[in-house]
Amino acid sequence: MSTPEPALRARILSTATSLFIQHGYHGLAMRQIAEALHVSKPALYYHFKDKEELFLAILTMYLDEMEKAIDRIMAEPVACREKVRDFMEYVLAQPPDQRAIIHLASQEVRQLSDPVRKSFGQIYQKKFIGKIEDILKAGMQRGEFKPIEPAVATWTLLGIMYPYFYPARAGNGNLSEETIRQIITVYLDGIITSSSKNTVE
Amino acid sequence: MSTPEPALRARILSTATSLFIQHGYHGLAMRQIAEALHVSKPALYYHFKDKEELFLAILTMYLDEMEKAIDRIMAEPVACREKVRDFMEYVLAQPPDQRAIIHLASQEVRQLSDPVRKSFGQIYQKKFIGKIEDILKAGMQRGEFKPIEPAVATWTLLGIMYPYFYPARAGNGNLSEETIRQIITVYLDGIITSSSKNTVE
DNA sequence: CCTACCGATCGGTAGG
DNA sequence: CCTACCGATCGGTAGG
Repeated sequence: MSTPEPALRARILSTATSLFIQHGYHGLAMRQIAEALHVSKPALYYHFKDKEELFLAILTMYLDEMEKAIDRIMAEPVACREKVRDFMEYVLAQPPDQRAIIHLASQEVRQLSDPVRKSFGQIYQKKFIGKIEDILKAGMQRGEFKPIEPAVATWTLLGIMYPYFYPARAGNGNLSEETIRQIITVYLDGIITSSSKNTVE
Repeated sequence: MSTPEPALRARILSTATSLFIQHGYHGLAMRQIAEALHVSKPALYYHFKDKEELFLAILTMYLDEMEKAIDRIMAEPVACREKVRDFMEYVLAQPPDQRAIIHLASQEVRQLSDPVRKSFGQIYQKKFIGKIEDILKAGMQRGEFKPIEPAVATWTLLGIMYPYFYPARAGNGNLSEETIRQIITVYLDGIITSSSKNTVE
């Protein structure tokens, strides 16, 4: 009896991801994860030291994927504007649960203990935020983008996609190509029509 | 002894707002609120039926202020583009704790009980989201804004400000006029330079 | 016998 | 990797 199940770790990560997305960090009990998997609570603690470590494993795993995608996009021999487009398309075309992990990472980090939060924050900055900012800064230097504060350029870029990182809002399933195109257009070109622009200021 | 304190209700609301912003709904215990105010926990329950009602009172109070501001902006005899500008300026120029309530309202609503969440969601839609969408739709009809899905126009507008709704990120104190101007510019005109636009597609 | 509260503790549940 | 539990703390309420 008590046969170890190596695949259980992966199943825990997968199920816990969905559940954390639905309920948030404090809104989800370890017991709920155990019940959803039909395993005991101690089975969870066999694979993960505590709730924090399980949560962090989810975020770290996703962050590593994201870093690879960004590095690939940064290496493309195209204009910065195209890199931003590719990045936004990559993120928005992901399945809802994947997008929701970004939401999770940025929202529930507050609930973690101080040292864990700080170390994750640094990795998050290095593997994700910093690289986006680098692309935007390069675009400004090349005259492709307006010369604004790099931090503002970065946070408005991420912010514009934020509503689509939520789990289960109306129309937050898989996004249509047209919707993705429109979101990208707002960031790159703004919502004002070009004809309207000439009539003012 | 046991003198009633009518002002206590307002003090609870004020203190609980800051604490909910810092810790989230489940991250904050009623006891913490009581301790911060140097009153007993039952004193809290005298003024509010339960934690949910207290939380809801905070959100509702803010939502009513927001509705007034939006109605005032909608009534201005100016172009829709100027209304959007005024709305964004109004929101972004608020003190950090006020902005953070929007964050609270959209993030922690999940933690509420089903009936409460549904009824609040309707009010939120009616007093806030729906009115923003109306301004944007009117702008599209007048040819000021690009003809995109109204929901996309609305969520990208709110999304672009989202990073500035967080409590205590670096540089999320009072925003400078220049920063506010840049954020508004990204939404209205996009990040791409006009000169760069002509060189592609 | 009301109000506006307090000290103490309730039944349940959190992480471990 | 299960059953059986723990110290503590949660939201909420008793009597006075």
